[in-house]
Amino acid sequence: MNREPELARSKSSRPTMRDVADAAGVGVMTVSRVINGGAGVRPSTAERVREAVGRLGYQLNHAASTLRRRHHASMVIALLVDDIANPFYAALAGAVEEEARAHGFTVLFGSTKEDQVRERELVAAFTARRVDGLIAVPTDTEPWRGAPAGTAVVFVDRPANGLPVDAVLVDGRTAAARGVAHLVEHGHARIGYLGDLESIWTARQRLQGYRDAVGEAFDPALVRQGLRDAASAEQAARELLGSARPPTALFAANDLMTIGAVRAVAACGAGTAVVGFDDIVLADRLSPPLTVLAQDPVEMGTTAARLLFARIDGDESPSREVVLPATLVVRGSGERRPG
Amino acid sequence: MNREPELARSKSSRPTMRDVADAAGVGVMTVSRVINGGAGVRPSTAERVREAVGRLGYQLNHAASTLRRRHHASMVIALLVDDIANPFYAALAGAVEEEARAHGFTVLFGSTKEDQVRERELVAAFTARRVDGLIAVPTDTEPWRGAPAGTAVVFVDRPANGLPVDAVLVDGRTAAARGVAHLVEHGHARIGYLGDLESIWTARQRLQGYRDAVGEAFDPALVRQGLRDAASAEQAARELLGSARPPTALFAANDLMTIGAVRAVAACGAGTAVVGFDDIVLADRLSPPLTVLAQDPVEMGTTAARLLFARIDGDESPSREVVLPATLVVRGSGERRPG
DNA sequence: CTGAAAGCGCTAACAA
DNA sequence: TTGTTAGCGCTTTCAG
Repeated sequence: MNREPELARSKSSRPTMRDVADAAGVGVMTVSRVINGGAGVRPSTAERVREAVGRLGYQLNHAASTLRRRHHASMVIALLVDDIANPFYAALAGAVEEEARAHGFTVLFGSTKEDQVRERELVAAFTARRVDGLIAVPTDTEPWRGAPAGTAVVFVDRPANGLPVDAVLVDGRTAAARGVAHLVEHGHARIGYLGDLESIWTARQRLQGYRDAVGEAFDPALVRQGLRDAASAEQAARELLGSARPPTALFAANDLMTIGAVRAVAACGAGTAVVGFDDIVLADRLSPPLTVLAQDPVEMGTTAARLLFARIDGDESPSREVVLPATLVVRGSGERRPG
Repeated sequence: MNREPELARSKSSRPTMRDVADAAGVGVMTVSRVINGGAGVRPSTAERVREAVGRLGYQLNHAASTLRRRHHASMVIALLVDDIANPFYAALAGAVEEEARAHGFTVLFGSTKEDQVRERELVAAFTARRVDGLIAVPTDTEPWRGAPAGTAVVFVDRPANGLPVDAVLVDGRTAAARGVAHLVEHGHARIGYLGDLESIWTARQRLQGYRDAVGEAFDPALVRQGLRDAASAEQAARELLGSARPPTALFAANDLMTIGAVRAVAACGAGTAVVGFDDIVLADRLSPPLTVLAQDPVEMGTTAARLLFARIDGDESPSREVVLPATLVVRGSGERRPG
């Protein structure tokens, strides 16, 4: 009959500082000092502690450490995007991660899928975890009113709308107008529009830019909104191209719309011109090569992260808005002429 | 001279349960009960507490809560990939997030960039934060020996190599061999190979598959490895195509290599056949459409997450290895004949 | 240079 | 139904 001696604490829970202290024959404070840099500890003592740490496989409990600390910083930021699986947001996430890493921070992420309930849940989860900062592509400013008080927040891709929050934006209205004007200059009078949910600020901006550029020629029959993926965009484009008076050009307001437009044109709209917002890998190798208004997600992510860390580091200046450019990249699909 | 009364705690630190309890005229335990579902609290009392919570903007400190709980679960998992900005890993991340969300978990992420030091730092950071689980594309099994003891771990895309860890894999050797054989069947005898770092397991597997398929015809002069991005892959492909005895086909071992191959073929290798590993958006609209061996990153992510949550939920069965298929998608570029 | 005591914000186990 | 006491793992404070 084995009495299983001293199995009490070694059983399954991880070693604590107390365990390390006992193993090294010192007090917990000494262990704490060694773990946190070892200043003011005799080298030989520190060595004994480190040996015990290694032997027991001890790892600091960051939550406990944080709890007792002065201005308990969690050294975690969170990133909230529409959908992390979308390459545009993935590129932005990569840039944010790099910047966070440079500051010694870890990154949490979440995808809202443009669902406000989901966004609220995620913000609550992040806040409960006491993230030091939050970079978000907000579905709306509503879920943000007061909610994360005490947490630094920076918006990307969408404006703060009066909230005292920094924002990194692109002037999508001007950019879209430029892209559509480009089509007009190439002789197009009937230009179809494929856009995302009207609830999304960027979608509204881009549609506004489209209207600015087409002016009098605006025809609601050519506008399709509320498209959430490439398949529905393709379907909408096919309908447009198959109508009695089809457009001679298509303006696609984001990557997903562009993919749908390219597919529809290939299937049933030979010769239709296309200009897309954002950019796609190998867009220059399509036939014809794709003309786009390219935003720079890496620049957007880096800028947002820099603003956030400035706030975390104590910047208390009034909230700022940084506007980044979108570039018209002329490749071919937007220079096709009608007929 | 304002004496600034009772500014002590309201100054900047966030309200605690004590504050809420005082405001509602109850004990902290009652607040705790209400926050955690409110079972066993008189509705009228609960209502008063909720009112105070709303008024003070109280938010649970998850770290403190976790610290005191039974099997203190953090309800956080971490995802470690090569590079989150890579659409393949972004898609995988999206799938992992969905699964995590279904289980009420939040997700931390990090990119190793195939750097073992960085990987070790990230694993340490995640472990210190006491994540309940870790899904990783490991650069190597070495940083994982014993390190995250007590944390559930699942590998994706690369094997556990003897470590008692679940793994979700694709048989890249067989798949690559099938793709290269496809080229051989279409008359190619000289097939160039573009591959990533030899240190990466999948890269070695795919090269092995290439060797299996070319057999006697293997020529080291046609093999380029250690390529880390599309630009270097394009450069390598251009060199291959510009050599004295250029290959008539190119096998690209991942998306980045494929992009480089397509560019190089367009620039200086008209007619060269191409088969790529993984898949690219609009690959079917390139000229010629791209023939690929497609893996399913969403399926990989979902499977890995399911395995992880099974472990977190207490599954103690021996570690498993799940092998997912790669599909040959015939579109055109791989069916070009030499010459 | 080192350790003991107190307590961060919260919940488990009890008592009322 | 509610409150009290203890203590999670750690760092602060202060005494040796």
